[in-house]
Amino acid sequence: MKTIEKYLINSGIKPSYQRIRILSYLMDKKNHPTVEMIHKELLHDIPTLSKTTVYNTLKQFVEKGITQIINIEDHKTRYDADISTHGHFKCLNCNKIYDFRFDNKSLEISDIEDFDFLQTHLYIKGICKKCKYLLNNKN
Amino acid sequence: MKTIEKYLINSGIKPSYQRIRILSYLMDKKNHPTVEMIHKELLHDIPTLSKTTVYNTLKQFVEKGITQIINIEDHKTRYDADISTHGHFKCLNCNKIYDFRFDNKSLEISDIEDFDFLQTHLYIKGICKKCKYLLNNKN
DNA sequence: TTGTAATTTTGTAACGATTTCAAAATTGAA
DNA sequence: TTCAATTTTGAAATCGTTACAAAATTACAA
Repeated sequence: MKTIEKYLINSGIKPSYQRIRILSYLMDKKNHPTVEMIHKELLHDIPTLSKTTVYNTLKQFVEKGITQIINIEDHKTRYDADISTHGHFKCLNCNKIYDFRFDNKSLEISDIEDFDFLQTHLYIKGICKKCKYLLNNKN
Repeated sequence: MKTIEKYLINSGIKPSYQRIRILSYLMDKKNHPTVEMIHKELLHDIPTLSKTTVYNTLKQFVEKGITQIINIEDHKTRYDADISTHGHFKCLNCNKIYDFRFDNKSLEISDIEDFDFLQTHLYIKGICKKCKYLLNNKN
């Protein structure tokens, strides 16, 4: 049995063909896709794949804790199978989303000392290195 | 002329009645409202107020940099007239959104060293102090 | 292997937040 | 006061997402 099937079973999810393919897509591409992107891409291989299945599957992945939601865009949800604590940078020029690491421990927070933290989401927007270079040299 | 009118003019926005009222609402309540909340509330005083006006106005406020978008919810946009760098905590029990301060300087970030940072959004989700207390004592 | 129940997938319709757009109302300058 | 420019309004359209019931698939007992 493939690793990914074991991973699904260990997470309490029956490894149906669609679920395996959707999780594989997330893990291989690491591109923080929208539902639209996943559906469009997998439709090439699974012509009957319904968008509802993609929604249901991702919802289940999030509930079981093997996928996290990224709300860096204004109106559409993106998904990430990397559930480790890390940040997301969105380039406002090329719209690419980059992963980055940050030290959660060093984060100095005031005002909410006695609160229980369950999830930390850090989103930074700006201009990525590539675009910075391109923009500087296009005169 | 009122301070808020001056503030709008200085930001390049003509201080119409609706704009003044919407900005006042944001500044007075500090409650990170949705469009729905602003519209519903102001409708008491301005019965003709259209939801489109609220949308248009907030879009303009964001473009002119006097309001920031908060994407801590999955599907609806919240707005904040406090444009200083600060974080938002959402209690998963009572759904209240709290402001908190954090030290941007102390944040240790890797992998995106040469990127230009324009906006930093820090969202933490968990259980607030009040709910923690209530949940612990309800047996 | 067959029959049946449970689960999963599918497609359509509905929903809610947001945007588009043109008409109506208001404002500002001549 | 007049006319053009700006702002507001409300209806329709759009887009992402959810609800739901039927169809397909899977699991399992007989």
